[in-house]
Amino acid sequence: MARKTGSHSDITGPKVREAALRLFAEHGFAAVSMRQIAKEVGVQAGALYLYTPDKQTLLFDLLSAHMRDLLAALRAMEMPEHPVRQLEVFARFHIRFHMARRDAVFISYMELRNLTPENFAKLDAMRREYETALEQILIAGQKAHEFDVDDTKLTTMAIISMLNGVLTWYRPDGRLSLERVEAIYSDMVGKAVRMARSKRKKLVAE
Amino acid sequence: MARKTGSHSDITGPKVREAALRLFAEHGFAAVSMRQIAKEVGVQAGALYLYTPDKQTLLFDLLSAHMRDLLAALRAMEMPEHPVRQLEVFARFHIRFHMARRDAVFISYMELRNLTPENFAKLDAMRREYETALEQILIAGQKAHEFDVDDTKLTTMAIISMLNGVLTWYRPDGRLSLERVEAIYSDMVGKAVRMARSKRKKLVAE
DNA sequence: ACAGTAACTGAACAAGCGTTCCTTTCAAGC
DNA sequence: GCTTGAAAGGAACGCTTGTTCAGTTACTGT
Repeated sequence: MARKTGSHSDITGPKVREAALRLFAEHGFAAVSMRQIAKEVGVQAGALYLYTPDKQTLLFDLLSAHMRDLLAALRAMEMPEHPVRQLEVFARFHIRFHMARRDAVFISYMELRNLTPENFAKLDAMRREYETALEQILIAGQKAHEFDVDDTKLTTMAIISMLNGVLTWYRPDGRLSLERVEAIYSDMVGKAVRMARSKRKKLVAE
Repeated sequence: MARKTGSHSDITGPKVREAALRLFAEHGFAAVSMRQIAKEVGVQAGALYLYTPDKQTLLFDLLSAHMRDLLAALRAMEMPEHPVRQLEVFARFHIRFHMARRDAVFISYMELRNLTPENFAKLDAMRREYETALEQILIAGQKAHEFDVDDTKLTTMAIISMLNGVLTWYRPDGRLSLERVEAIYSDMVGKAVRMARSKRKKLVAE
């Protein structure tokens, strides 16, 4: 039997990507076989090759779609004027967006080594674009004497790793609401980079 | 030909673990075959089973040895009295220790899912012990009105993720020395948790 | 009603997997 | 110098892997 009623490319295609995303996140790219993905979709392994040229491209497509969405969401966000507020908005955005896509984020950090150099380079460029957006906030705050940061690049990385940490431990049914976690984190990030009030007064006086 | 001159269990054993550690970190546990490890060691695949009952146990042994070393080093470290200083010492220790063992750390965060539930539980207990050491510093600082932390558990996780971030981007031949990175990070961590001076004065006055 | 084609099956391919086992080699102890 | 046993070789085991492909089915447009 082939071609079940109501099954189309429009349906199976997304199902393949969803199944692959979930399985890759759960077991790792190398540990998941095409037959496992096919079983999850309800199809034979050979049929998957109607939707991807090979396993590695399937991984790349998942990751690049994720990064594309991330950058689009970032650009669509309206930013306040004040760097201090910008940083808070960014922190909250980062946590919220990534929490809703845990699987994709997980894979993004674990399976980059399974990509060809060219595919890796493409994703890496997108990642850097995202990080640069944060760094620009830090630079602006630095200029406005609001932030006191030793090294904007290093601080950018530090903030992102800290925010990403939420993904590894947060459980929706846990002790804290996501709203509260967002608040605590954006507060901590703010304190970590903000200039001491005494120092700012001194600078402004000059 | 078997048993080359000067090759013994004392030599091959460590070589197996070193090769496995490096390859697992580079390609992932599932993607590395016993034959690859054997080739790296300069031995046939079957010989590996003189040093490990199976592949999964090899992984667990690497990870538990790493955690054992980490906890031992933590206990051996002499801690200053003041929580603010303790936090700085901890941050610096964490960066330094983990930077020297990037491969093991990498695997520790990526390959836990490849362990049996029992083996996972053992490592998880050791990890929690390490995290608790940091949390105790935060609690002590909180009591002494030195720190102003919303939630010690959450903050513990946030600090550790932030520190771990160093491993993903730091390059020894890069722009910054490890000493300087340690300094900046421990400073940022301090600022993120320390109580504002004005607030502390108010509390002490009461 | 019929042709065309998109969607899928199911079998096959060579290659590689973890692991076992018997054999061979060599160093140390007597 | 001979025996013993540790250390390793090398072949073999049954299975799984990613991928291909000829054949089959069910839907669509006419």
